[in-house]
Amino acid sequence: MYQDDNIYIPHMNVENLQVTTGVSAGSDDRRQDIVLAAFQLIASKGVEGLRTRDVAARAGMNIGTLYYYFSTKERLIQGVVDYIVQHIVVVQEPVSTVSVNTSVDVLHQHLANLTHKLIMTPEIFRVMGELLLRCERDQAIYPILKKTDDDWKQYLIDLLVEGIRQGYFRADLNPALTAHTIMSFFKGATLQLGMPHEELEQTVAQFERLLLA
Amino acid sequence: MYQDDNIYIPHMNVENLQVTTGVSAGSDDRRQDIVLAAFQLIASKGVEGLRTRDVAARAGMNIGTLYYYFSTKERLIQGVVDYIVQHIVVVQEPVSTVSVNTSVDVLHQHLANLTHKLIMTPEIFRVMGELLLRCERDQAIYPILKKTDDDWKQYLIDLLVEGIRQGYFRADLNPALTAHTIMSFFKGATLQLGMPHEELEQTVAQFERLLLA
Amino acid sequence: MYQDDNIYIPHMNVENLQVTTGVSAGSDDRRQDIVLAAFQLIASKGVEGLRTRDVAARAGMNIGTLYYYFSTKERLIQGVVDYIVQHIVVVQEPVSTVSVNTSVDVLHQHLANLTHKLIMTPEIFRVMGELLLRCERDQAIYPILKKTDDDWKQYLIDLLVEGIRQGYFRADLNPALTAHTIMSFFKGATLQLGMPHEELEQTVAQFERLLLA
Amino acid sequence: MYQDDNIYIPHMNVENLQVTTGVSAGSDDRRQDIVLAAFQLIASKGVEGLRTRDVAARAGMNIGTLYYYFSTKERLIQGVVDYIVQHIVVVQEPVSTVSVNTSVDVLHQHLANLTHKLIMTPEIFRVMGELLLRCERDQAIYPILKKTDDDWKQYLIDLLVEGIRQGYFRADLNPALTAHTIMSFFKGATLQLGMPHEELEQTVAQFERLLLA
DNA sequence: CATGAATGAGTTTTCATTCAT
DNA sequence: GATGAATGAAAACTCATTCAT
Repeated sequence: MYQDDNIYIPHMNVENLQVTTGVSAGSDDRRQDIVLAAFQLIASKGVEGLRTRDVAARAGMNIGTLYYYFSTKERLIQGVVDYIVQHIVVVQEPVSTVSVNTSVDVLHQHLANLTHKLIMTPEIFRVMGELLLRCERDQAIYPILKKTDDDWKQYLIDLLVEGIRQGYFRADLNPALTAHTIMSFFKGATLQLGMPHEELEQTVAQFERLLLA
Repeated sequence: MYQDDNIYIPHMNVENLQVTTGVSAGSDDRRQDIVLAAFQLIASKGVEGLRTRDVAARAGMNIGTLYYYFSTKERLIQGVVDYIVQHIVVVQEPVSTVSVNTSVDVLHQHLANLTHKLIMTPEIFRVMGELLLRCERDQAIYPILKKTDDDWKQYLIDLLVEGIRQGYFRADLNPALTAHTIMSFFKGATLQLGMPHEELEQTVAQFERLLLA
Repeated sequence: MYQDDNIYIPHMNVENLQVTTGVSAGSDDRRQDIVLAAFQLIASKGVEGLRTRDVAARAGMNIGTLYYYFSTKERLIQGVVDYIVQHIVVVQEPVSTVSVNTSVDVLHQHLANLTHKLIMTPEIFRVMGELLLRCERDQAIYPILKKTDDDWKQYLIDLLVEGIRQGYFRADLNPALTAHTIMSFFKGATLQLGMPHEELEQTVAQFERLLLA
Repeated sequence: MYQDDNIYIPHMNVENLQVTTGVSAGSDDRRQDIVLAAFQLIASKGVEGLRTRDVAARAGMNIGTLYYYFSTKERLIQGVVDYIVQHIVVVQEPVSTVSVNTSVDVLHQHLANLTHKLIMTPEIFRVMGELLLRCERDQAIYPILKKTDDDWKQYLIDLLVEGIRQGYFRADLNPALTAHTIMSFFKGATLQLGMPHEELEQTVAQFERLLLA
């Protein structure tokens, strides 16, 4: 009856938001329109200020149509979580020793990407912050964000372990704790008030230096 | 007419929440009851879930009475901001070279205090997170939180400058960037999902080590 | 355009629900599926809780298809009325003196049938109750139910007149009033709360005895 | 918070609808206004057609005020049930042998009262019918109506037992079954279509005669 | 100062119905 | 005939705020 019962939004990457494959593209497009509108509204007004009516209007459709795709506001927010998760998690290649790049380079690139996103599309991080706060009270989105967090953490740990093994990073680094430091830093960076872009970049750069052997 | 028009809540410290000075102590107590109730409700339900009616109920008073003390919900939230600001910012002594403690010790104590608070009273940080997200859209609370942030930053910078001068911290540390790192880290630590207490403490400890010369 | 505009559902009897005559039998089957689904839903949720969407789902078809067969919800309800009327009114043979059974036997059989139905398929009576209440406000179904009622009444009166004439029933019985008593009793029996089956049967039996000369 | 949590409507009798005692009369009046409006709307449009907005309008108040007194539509309907129960159940004196009236007279008076009500205020019975049908699906109102039914049944049984003992009623009458007959009859009488007043009275009169020894 | 009834605009959600494919 | 996405009016309910007592 409702479109949101067993259907997931197909893969969305930052690079190709418009690309959809398969037959039911129209239906998925509609869902995406809604999610994107909701995302933007959360970005500008917070979850607190999210109104289904506004979402429908911004998505250019009737409020009834929105509810045809998402049976409740809760579900819609979950849709936004799915969307965010796809956008914020850069698809990482598994770290391999035969990689052309050293793990230091890979980590650097990862942090640079995050920094760049934080500067260019702070909305994503703002919305992520909203959702992370919300997630303690929302049973539905907690596991999704937890999973994302865990994946991110593991990715960082793998990079750090490899970098330490290779002698690039300080030998006394605990990979898990360092991963935590990085993750907390980026989550909190969104909450820094009036921080200029360059300062953010420099801060990340300095932090990277602290990790080196 | 309303109690919140030109009057500031007197200083509240964690240690002496009941102490009020000056006249109309009862009135201030009432205000404080309300603010505390609002704080707790934000902690558990977010600003999104804050209802003036619930606040009044939790504060053990009539909704009408609440509106006698706070003319609008907005004002009430500002009251919570004031409350938070008092609680999160430990009143720091200016760092002096003749201090008994070295600045390394003072910074350590500062970070240990924050870590302890984060573990014992995570609500404060959660509410702070809510308010920091909100403050970009709320002209009234932005300056307050900005001021607090700036004070905190300056405090950290002073400590770091002194520590570097004394040769305890790495000479290549940029105090401002390091302050940013610390601040972002603590703001983001609230948003870490399922992080055990010891891991948080160890993470802070490792970070401190990275700063040492 | 719509199937319900000028076409009546062909006679449906309890015994041969699937039998349809004439052309477009498949079409009638579809209509019947819908009516049956609607009937069942009214039985369990009342007219108040009847949703066209649920009817379509239960009938195993698309909501659009339902509206192909019944242009409005009103028409659908009328379809249910027709269905009920067929089911509740057992087609009675005209009472004749040359009948093998005495009219006392026929009345007894009639009451026994009703009692049996009331016990085995109370839904029919519940739905009938719903519709009887509704029909005062619904111009479309009133005449149908009134006609059914009038037929039933006349059937009872004929039986009673004959039974009195034959000396089986009390001579002071007014047939019309007695018919009313019987009809009211059965309509109200549905509204009795927590009445055991045997008690219902005994009640009817006692009532029959009261009628005897 | 809501007025409907633990408060019952004070005694209402058909005779003195305006009489209220005690201090919070205004509040109770308001509740009564609402319940009465709801009752009237159910009488004319059925539970199916009941709209909280219409109730508020008819009660001459804001929709918000209605919800101040009744937290949900369900609760409001329960309020109507309470109201109905008070109105339909004539406060019966316990049947005593030393009573001036014989039990035959008392039963006669009871049936006459019911008949009179059915003629003068059929709405009450119509609404009662609505609620009795609803009550199978509504856990909240079932016990209330069941209790009322049980009380009514017991009252009838007591009268019948006494009447039989005194030799007024047929000795072969089973009091419980006879009570059932009476109750079903009156419940069903509401569902009789186009029955003239006199015919109803005569029907009841004839039924009474059937009971006599 | 305190109470709590009252307000009304706003919010989420529902549902009969339509229509292009 | 069948589908299901789309519509929009209307429904139940919420909640910050006011005000007479």
